[in-house]
Amino acid sequence: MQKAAERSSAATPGAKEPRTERGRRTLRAILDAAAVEFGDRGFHETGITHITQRAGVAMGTFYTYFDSKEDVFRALVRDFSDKVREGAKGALAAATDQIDAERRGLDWFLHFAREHKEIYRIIDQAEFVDPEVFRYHYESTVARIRKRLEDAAQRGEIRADVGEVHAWAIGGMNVFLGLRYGVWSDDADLSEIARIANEMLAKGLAPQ
Amino acid sequence: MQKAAERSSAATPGAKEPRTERGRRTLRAILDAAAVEFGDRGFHETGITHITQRAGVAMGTFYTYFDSKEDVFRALVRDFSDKVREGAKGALAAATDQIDAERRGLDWFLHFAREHKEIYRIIDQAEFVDPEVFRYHYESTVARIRKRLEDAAQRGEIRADVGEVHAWAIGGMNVFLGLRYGVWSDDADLSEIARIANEMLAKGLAPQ
DNA sequence: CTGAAACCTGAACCGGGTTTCAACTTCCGG
DNA sequence: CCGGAAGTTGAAACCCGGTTCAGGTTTCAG
Repeated sequence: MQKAAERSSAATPGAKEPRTERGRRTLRAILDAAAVEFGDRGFHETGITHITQRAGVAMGTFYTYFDSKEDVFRALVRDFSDKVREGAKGALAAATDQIDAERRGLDWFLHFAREHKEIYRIIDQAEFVDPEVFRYHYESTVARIRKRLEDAAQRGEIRADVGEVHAWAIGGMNVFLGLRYGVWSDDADLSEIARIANEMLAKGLAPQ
Repeated sequence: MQKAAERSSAATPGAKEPRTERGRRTLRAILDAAAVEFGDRGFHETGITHITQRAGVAMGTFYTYFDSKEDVFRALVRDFSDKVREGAKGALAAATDQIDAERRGLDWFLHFAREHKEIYRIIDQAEFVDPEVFRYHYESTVARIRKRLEDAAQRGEIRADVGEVHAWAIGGMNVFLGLRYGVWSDDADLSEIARIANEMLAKGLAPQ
C-alpha cells in the first residue's frame, strides 16, 4: 500500500536525479518532449525515439534519467495532477461563498484544459498504463471537492446533506465540460459555460 | 469522411459476414472472447492469440472475420454503445416526469456498469484506438440527454433554459458515478446513489 | 454420393520498438 | 590545468506480436 509515496522522494517526479545543472536541463527537456508526444500520439504510439528526438538527446540519455517508458509516463501524470491541484487552489481563494467557489474552480479548469489539451489524453491513458496513479488522481481530486462541500455545509452555505456522492457528481460534471468545451472546442465562451453549469448546480433542474 | 458508414453494412458489427450457421457461431465466439480480453488487459496488452485461444479457434480464423485487431475493437465499441442506448431507453419509459426519468436512467446505468465492468476500459481505450467512434459515442449519448431535457422544458417539467451545457454536465455526472460506484465498488447501494444524485440534480446545492 | 464453397489451421514471416552498453565528451573542484 | 565524476552517444541486440498463406477439414445442395 501507499506505493505512490515510496516511489519518489517527494520533490522530483520519478527519476534518477541529475547532479548538475546541465543534467537538470536535460531531464526537463525530456519531460517536456514526452508531454507533447504522449499528448499527440498516446502512450503506445509514442516511441522513445520520438521523445528523444524532440528533446534533442540520444536514446541512451533517456535511460540515464528514467528506467522505462512507463516511468516517464508516471512522472507526467503526477506532474499534471499537481498542476490541477495547485491551480484550482489558487482559483478558489478569491471566492465569496462555496457556490461561487465551485464556479471559479470550474472556470479555471476549463481554461486550463484549453491550454493543455494533452491532459486528457495523458490522464486517460493512465487507466491502462498504470491504473494505480489513475485512480489516485481522481480519488484525491474528488476528496478535495468533498472536503470543500462538507466545510461549506457546516457554515450553512449549501445544503447540509452533501457527501461523497455529490462530490463525484460534480467532479464528473467538470471533467466532461472540460473535455467538450475546453479540449474539443476552441471558440466556446468558457466563463459562460462555467456560469451556466454553476447555475444548474446551485438551483437544480426544477422549474424556477 | 463517413468511414463508419462505409465500413459495415448496417446490421453486423464490422466483419466479413459468415455465410453459414457454423461461421456465425465462430464469429460470435471471437467477439465475446475479445470483449473479455480487452476488458481485462486493455487493447495493447491483448494479443490476437489471447482472443483466439479463449474463443477456441486458430489465429487464421480470426482473420477470416476481421481485418485487424482494431477492427474487432471497433465492433465491440459499437456493440456496447448500442446496449447503453437501448437499455437506457427501456429504463426511461416508465418515468412519470423528466426528473424521475433522469433518476431511472442513472439507476439503470449504474447497475449496467456493475454487470459489465469492461465497458469503461473498452470505451475509454477507444479514445486512442479510434478517436472517431469514441467521440461519436459520447456526442450521441449526450445529444439524447439534451433532447430529453429540451422536450421536458417545453412541457414545463423542468427549467426552461436547459441546453447543451446542462446535457454534458449530466452526462459527466452519470459516467463518473458509474465508474466510482458501479465499477470500483461492489457493495454500494446503487439505487440509493441514483436517488441522492438525482435529488441534487433536481434541487441544487443551495440550502433547503 | 460428390464436389465445390465455406471454413479452419498454425508455423513462419516480418516489421517495429525497447533497452543495453562500451566508448566518448563535458564539466568542475582543487 | 588536471583527473575523475557526470553526462552523452547511437548502433545493435533482443524481443514481441500482428499478419500471411498454403494446405487441410467440414458442410451441404444437387
